[in-house]
Amino acid sequence: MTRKRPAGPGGGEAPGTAVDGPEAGGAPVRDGGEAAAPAQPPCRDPVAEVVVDIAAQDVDRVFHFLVPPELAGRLQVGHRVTVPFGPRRVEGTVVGFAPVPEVPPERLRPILALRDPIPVLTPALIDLARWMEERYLCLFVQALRAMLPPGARGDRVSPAPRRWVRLAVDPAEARARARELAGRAPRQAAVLERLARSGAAGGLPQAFLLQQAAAGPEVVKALERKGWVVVEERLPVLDEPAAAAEPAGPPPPLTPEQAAVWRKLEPALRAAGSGDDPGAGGTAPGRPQEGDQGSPASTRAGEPAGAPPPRCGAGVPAPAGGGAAPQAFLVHGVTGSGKTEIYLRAIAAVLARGQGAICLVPEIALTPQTVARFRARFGNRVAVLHSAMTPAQRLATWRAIRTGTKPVVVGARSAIFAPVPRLGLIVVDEEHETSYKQEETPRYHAREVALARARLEGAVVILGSATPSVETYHRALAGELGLLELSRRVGERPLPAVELVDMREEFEAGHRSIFSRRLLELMRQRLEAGQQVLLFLNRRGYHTVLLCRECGFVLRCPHCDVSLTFHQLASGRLVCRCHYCEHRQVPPATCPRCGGVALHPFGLGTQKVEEAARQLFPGARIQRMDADVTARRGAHEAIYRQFAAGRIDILIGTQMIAKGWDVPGVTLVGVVSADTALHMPDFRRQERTFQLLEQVAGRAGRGSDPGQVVIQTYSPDHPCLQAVADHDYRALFDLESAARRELGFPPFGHLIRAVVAGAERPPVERAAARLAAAWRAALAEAGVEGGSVTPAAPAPIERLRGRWRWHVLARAADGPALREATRAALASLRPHWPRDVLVQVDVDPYSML
DNA sequence: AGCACGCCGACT
DNA sequence: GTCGGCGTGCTC
Ligand SMILES: [Zn+2]
Ligand SMILES: [Zn+2]
Repeated sequence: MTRKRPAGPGGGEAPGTAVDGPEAGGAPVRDGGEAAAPAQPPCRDPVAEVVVDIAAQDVDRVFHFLVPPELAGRLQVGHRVTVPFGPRRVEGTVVGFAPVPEVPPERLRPILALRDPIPVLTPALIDLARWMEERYLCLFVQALRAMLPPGARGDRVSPAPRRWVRLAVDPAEARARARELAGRAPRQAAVLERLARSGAAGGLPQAFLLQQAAAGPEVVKALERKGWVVVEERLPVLDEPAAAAEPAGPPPPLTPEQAAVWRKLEPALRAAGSGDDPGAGGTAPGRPQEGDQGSPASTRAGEPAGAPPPRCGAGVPAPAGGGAAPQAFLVHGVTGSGKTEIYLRAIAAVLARGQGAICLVPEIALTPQTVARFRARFGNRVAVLHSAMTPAQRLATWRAIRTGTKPVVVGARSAIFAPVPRLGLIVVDEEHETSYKQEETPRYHAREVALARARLEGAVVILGSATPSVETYHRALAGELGLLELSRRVGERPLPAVELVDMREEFEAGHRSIFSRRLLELMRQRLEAGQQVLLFLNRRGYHTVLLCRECGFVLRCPHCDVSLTFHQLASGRLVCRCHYCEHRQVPPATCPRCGGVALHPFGLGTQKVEEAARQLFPGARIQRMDADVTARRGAHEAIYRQFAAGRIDILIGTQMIAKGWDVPGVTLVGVVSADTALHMPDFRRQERTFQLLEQVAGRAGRGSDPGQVVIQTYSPDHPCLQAVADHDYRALFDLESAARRELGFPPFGHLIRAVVAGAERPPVERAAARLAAAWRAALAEAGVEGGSVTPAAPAPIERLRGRWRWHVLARAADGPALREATRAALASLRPHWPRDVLVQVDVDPYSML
C-alpha cells in the first residue's frame, strides 16, 4: 500500500539542477533580515505548513512538509521554499508550523531548499492573503502571488521553465530516427525534428517543445526511454539586496483648516500599531476563515488572539491594537486645499515612531513631480514602486523595503502589498480612482485591501479625495471612517465658473458643428487675448449609445437602469443590448420621450475634434493628446513642456489631461461633450462623470483669473451636471446614493460577476446557464435577502483572446452571504464541470466588459 | 503490439 | 498545474 518513491533512479537529477541551498546568500542579508522581521522567533516545530505555487482548486490548501535539519530553527513564516510534490518539485510559501503532521509520518517529505534567505512575505501579509481569499473568492495562492516581488515567482514568470529536453544523440542521427518514426510515431518524430532544428545544445524548454510539436508529455517520456533525449530541470536564481539611508527636509506651516484636521489625525497616529488603543477589545484579528482546516494545534500566521500560548513562527505580534476599531479617515478636500501636506505630516509622524508608511497614488499620478515631493521631505528613505521599472530594479527596491531600509513606499495599486516591516500608516490618495481596482485575478480593490491590511496590522488609513467614491463617503457618514473636511483652497482661490451649453438648441438652430456657438465665441476671445484653451473629451466608450438630438434621451435597460449600447449585427440587423443582463431590443424608430426622429448613435473621437478645430482656427497651434499620441515614450512630457512654454494654443485631450498633477492652468476649459460620460453603461456613471468633470474643471484658473469652464451636453438639466456647475459634491452624493439604493447597487447592495470562458461557444453557453441556475438555487437555499441572479448572457466583449465569453451577475443586500452562496454554487458545480471551461469571479466588479 | 488521446485523481 | 494511470480506438 505504500507507494514510496526513492528519489533517485530514472528521475534524472541533472547536475545543473541544484537550487539555492540553505547556505545561499548568507551573511549580508541576515542582518537586514533580522531587523526586518523583528517578531519572529526561531522555530523548532518539526513540520512546516506550505502552500504550493500551483493555481488549482484542489491543491489550494496547506500541505505539511518536514523541516530538514539544516533549516531547523532558521525557517520562518513567509519563507519561499522548494518542495517535492508528486513526481516533481514546486515552489511554495511557508505559512505556518505544526508540532505534529496531519498525515502519517511516512508520507511526510522534507523541504528541499530555501529559495531566498529572507522570508519574502511578512506574517501579516499572509493573513492578508487569507482575507483576500474570503473577500474576493480567489485562491489563497493567487492572493499570495499578487504579493510576491517579480522574479521570486515561480512558474511562468520566472526566467526559465523548469523542465528542459535536449538530444542525447547528434542532430543528424536524430533526423534519421525521426524519418524512421514518421509512420507509426509521428509525434515523437516531430519532437526529434524540432530539437534537431533548434540546434541549441542545451535543448528546449519542455512546455515550449511540446507546444511546438503539438505533442503531450508521454511523447517525451517515450523518447527518453529510448535514450534519444535527456530531460533535466533548471531553476532560476534570485539576486542580492541594497544599501542604507539618511533623512532630509523641513515642513511648511499649516493653514487653520489643515491644523484642525491634523489635530484629529494626530492622536490616532500616535496610537498606531501600539495596541494601546482605548477601544481595544476581544475581536480576533483576521475574520476566521470558514472551512479553515488543519490541525487545531497548528500555528499559522494570524492565529486568533486567545489561542493557546503562542507557538514559534506565529503571526503578527499580537496583531496590533488587539483588534481595535479601525483607525481610518477620509480627508475630503477640494482641489488645492493641501491634502498632500497632511499626508506628508502623517508619514513623518509614524516615521518618528519607528514605523513605516505606504502611500498609494493612481498610476497616472506617479510622475517624477510626485516622487520629488516625497523625496524632498524624506530623502532616500523613500522607495518608489513603478510599473516601468525593470524586474531587477523592482526586486532591489523590494528588498530595501523588506529589510526596513526604506520605510516610506510610494506606488500605484500593487504597492499596497509592499512588505513594510512595522506598518503604521497607509495613505490612499485619490481613493475614488478606478485604477485601484485590479482587472485580473485576484480582482482586488487596493482601497479595500488597504483598510483590511491596516486592521490586521493596527495601522492608520487615510483616504483622500476631492470627489470621494459614493462607497467611501457613505462609510464616512455611517461613522466607519472619520470624516475630515478641507473645504478651502490654499490662498482662497475661487473655483472656476461652470457654464452648461444646451446642444439641443444648437441642433434645433441647425448648427451641426462639434462646437456650440457659445464655446466658439469664448475660444475666439481667449485665443485673441493670447491665452490657451484646453478641450476635453471623454475617452470613447467601448460601444456607442443611441442619443436623441432633440431631447437628449438615451435608452436604458428596464432591469438594470444602465444605458443600452447600440450594435449592428453581421446580418445587418440593429440591436440595443444591456451590458449587465440578457436584455436586448430593437432600436425604436422614433424617440420614446419626444417622438422625434433624431435618435442616432453618439460618439466622438479626438481626431474629429482636432479636424474641426483646425478648420475653425486655421492660425492656431493645435495639439492632440490621447493614448495614440502618448504611446511614444516621452511624448507626454514633451507636450506638457510645449504647453507650459506657450507653444500650443489649443490642447485637445482625454482623461490624461485631466489627471496629471502638473499641467499648468488655463483660462478656458471646454468639455466637448459630457454625454459620453453621462451615458456610460455603468451604475457608477454619475459619480464618474462628476469626478471627471470636477477634475477637468480643476485645470481652469491661472494667476488671478479663476478661469472658465464650458460643458456641452444634450442633457443640461441633468442633476449630475447641475452638481458639477455648483461644485456641489454633496448634491452628487445624494443623487447617486438615491439611485443606487433604489436598485440595490453598492454601497446598498453587493454585486458579483462571473465570466464563463472557453474555446468553443456551445459548452460555454451551456456552462453559463448551469452556473446561473446553480447560483440562483444557492441564493434561494440560503435565503439571502434581496438575492437575484441574471440569466446567462453573452458578455459585452463576447470574444476575447480566442475565447467565447458569457457572463452572469448576482446581486444581494448582504455581501458575506452573497459570497458564501457563490462559494456554495461553485462547489456544487465542480463535479461535472468541463475542464476547458473556466469561471472568472469578480467581486465588486467595476468593468463589465 | 505499439501508439495517441481523452478523462480522472493525486499531490504532504 | 502537471503528471501518471487507465480505457479506447487506431495503424502497421
Ligand atoms: Zn439589464
Ligand atoms: Zn427625444
